[in-house]
Amino acid sequence: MATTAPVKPSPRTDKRRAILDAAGPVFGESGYERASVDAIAAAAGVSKPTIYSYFDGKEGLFRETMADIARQLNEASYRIVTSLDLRPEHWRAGLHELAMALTACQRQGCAAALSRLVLAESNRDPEVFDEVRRAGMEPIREALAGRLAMLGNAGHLNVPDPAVAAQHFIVLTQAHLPELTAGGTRDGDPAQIDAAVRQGVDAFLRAYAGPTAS
Amino acid sequence: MATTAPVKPSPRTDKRRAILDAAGPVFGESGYERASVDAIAAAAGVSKPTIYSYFDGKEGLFRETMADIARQLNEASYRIVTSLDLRPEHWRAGLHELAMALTACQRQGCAAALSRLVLAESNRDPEVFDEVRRAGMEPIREALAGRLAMLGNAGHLNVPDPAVAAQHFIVLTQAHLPELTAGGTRDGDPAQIDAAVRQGVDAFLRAYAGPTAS
Amino acid sequence: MATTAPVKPSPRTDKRRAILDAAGPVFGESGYERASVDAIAAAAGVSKPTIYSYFDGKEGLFRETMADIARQLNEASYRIVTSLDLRPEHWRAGLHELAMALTACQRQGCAAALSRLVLAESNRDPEVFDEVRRAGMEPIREALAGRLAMLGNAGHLNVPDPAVAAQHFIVLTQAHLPELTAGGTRDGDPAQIDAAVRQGVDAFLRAYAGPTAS
Amino acid sequence: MATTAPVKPSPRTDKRRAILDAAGPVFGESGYERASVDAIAAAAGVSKPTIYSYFDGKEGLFRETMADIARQLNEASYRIVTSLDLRPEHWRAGLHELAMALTACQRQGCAAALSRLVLAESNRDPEVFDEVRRAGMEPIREALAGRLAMLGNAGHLNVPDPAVAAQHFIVLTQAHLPELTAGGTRDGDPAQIDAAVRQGVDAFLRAYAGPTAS
DNA sequence: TATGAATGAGGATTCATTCAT
DNA sequence: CATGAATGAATCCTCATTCAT
Repeated sequence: MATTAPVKPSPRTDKRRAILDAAGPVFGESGYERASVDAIAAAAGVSKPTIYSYFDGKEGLFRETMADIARQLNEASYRIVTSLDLRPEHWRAGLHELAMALTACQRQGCAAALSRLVLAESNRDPEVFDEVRRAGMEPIREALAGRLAMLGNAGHLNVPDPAVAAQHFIVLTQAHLPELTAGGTRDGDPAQIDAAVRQGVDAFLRAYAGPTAS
Repeated sequence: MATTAPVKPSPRTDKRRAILDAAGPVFGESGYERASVDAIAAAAGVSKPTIYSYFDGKEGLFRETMADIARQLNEASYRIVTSLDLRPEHWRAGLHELAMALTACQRQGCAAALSRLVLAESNRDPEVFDEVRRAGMEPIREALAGRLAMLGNAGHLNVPDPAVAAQHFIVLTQAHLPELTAGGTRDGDPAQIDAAVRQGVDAFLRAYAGPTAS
Repeated sequence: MATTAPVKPSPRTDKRRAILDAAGPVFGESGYERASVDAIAAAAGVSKPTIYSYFDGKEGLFRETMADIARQLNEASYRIVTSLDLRPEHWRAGLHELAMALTACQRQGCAAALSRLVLAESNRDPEVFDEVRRAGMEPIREALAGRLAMLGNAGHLNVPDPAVAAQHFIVLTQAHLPELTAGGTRDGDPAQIDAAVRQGVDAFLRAYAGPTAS
Repeated sequence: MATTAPVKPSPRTDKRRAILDAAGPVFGESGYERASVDAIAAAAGVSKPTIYSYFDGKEGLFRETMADIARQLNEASYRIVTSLDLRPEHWRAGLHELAMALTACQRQGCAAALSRLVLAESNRDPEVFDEVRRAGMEPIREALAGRLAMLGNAGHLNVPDPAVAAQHFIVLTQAHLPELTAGGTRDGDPAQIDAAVRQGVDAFLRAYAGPTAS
């Protein structure tokens, strides 16, 4: 557990980061096929062969770019989920805040385009779909499931299957997101999004905070 | 002289249908960019210029193909929703059946690829996204909202906002669908899907069949 | 020599005329290659195969269209040249009028585009170039040469070679035409054109009305 | 280290020259529309994308090719005009030589096709017409006008408007050129061309070497 | 190592031309 | 006879990818 984390920035790492940071928006704007390696190279301020020396072709660049965005999204989401306030008087408000924060997290930066891009290429390249799901989505759901289980153990919620409950929480709180943001293409009205998220949390609470729960 | 077809099949209509029927799977398999007009022409058994005489370029063909699939999906789904059995002893089982049928409907033919394709191109061509949503998704949700409202009026459900309830029903029953079908690219295990749908309906009922509901 | 001339308009002749009248402007606007048979058919109000039944492909249509325009231009020009007033007190003014009229004639209708089109295709299809020159340009020059010879016989001009003199008259009076009309593409300023024509006639008179001429 | 080339030949400049040199004949032979970029690439010994990297599409290649030919024609013509011998005993013969040389210049290489090509595309692309005229034709006429004015100042010619006289000189000496060379498509009989040029100069001299001129 | 230069492959689109009605 | 429908061929252009510097 020594040097896995923040390696000191070598020039090699810097260029790699610059390319990844440039590729995200370009892929997000144009999609995989329409995004040209030229455009990404120009946006990153490097030349095309440099990209080929860092990544395994366009496909490899795409996969690593998506994985990178997923990882960032995952980190942010993870912090949100694990900081849920479990105390009796706070967990309800905490769930609302969690839902709001998760939604905001999904909508910022290239994260909004992530699912769109990955889904679009899921047929041609199922691996990237699985990997993003495995590295980006499932850990969050697992963490959320754990927190919901804690709320169940505390008698606040009735969660026979925490994984299912977590998924239900996510889809309910994001039920109207595609519609309100045009599939992640536009920003959408914050007020409407807030309201929709709140309705989702309410529905979740009605479904999972049984009459015996406090 | 029978009345099988509401419109008399002209050769013009036939070719058009053949092209649309061929374009759906090709687009679904390859996506918009990778799908070549050549491949669609070959699959339809016509020549490339014929396609250009029937449709307004590749983009026009894509839009009309998506709209066509959405229309078919809409019709089938509409029949399912409107045939919900509202009688006191049947409506619970009816909702389960409805969810199952809707899910099956979403997964058959090119419908599975519809949302993936439309979402993938939503940034480049927002119109197709809106049109498919307007013509294919919203009517179903409206119809479902109407049915849920009837169940509310009958005292079975507690639905202050039927449109929201309908959306919640849909996302809950399809919460695990992307995961189980790899984003619509694979068929998925029917048993797992059935179970997931059932869990979704159960959660919906817990959320919307209040204690006062019978 | 009975029925060579204006045949009574049969429907066949009418359609032929309609096609020729439609083809002229389309060719003139787009050039031979860019002009599509579709556009000509649409402008003529007939269908494409009809054109192929009246003419020998696009090439044949082009040749006959050019020949037709040349014939019209020739007729009008011929009338102008042969109506030159040869009387002692009038011939100088007559030459000016002739030059003006010829220039106006070259600039009206599709005639302005004729030489441009024919010259453009002269390499690919030398026949059309020769034919237009033979049927449209040479007769006029011959007629003009004849008139100049008459003026020579009358002692007004000094024309050892009337054919050369006629050509010199033409090029002098039209010396600035391509420049002023952007190669026949635009109309040009009438005042400038008039002045240029007058300067050309004056130069011609200085060159061919020797000191012995009256 | 010799000074053969004013600019040091970089590989970039070489390829550019090769493409321009190849494009001239191909455009001249086939015209703008029929000339395929493939053919030009093959003639230049480069691949198609290379052309697109050096020029802005087919249109850009055409414009630059025409401008290049015009520049070459202009340079050669300019040298001819400025080397006119103005001495009293030589200027008449000098004008004949100048006319001969200018005519020869117009007929060699791709210059013969230049006006035909540019005129053919003048309607679709007026800019190329104007540019060639501005960069290729007008400077020559201006230089010639200057020389004629000098002859006027020396009392040899009577040139109230040198620009007009220059244009008259050009059109008179080239009056029969289109006819004799089939619009620049064929070489034509040198003897006939010589005779026609001489007749043109003679006519010019009659028109502009007034009785007072020596 | 990083890059400017070059290419082979492939795609959308248009058009002149010909059948079946 | 005139037409709607269909097609084979050919064109422009773009892109991912690889060398020579």
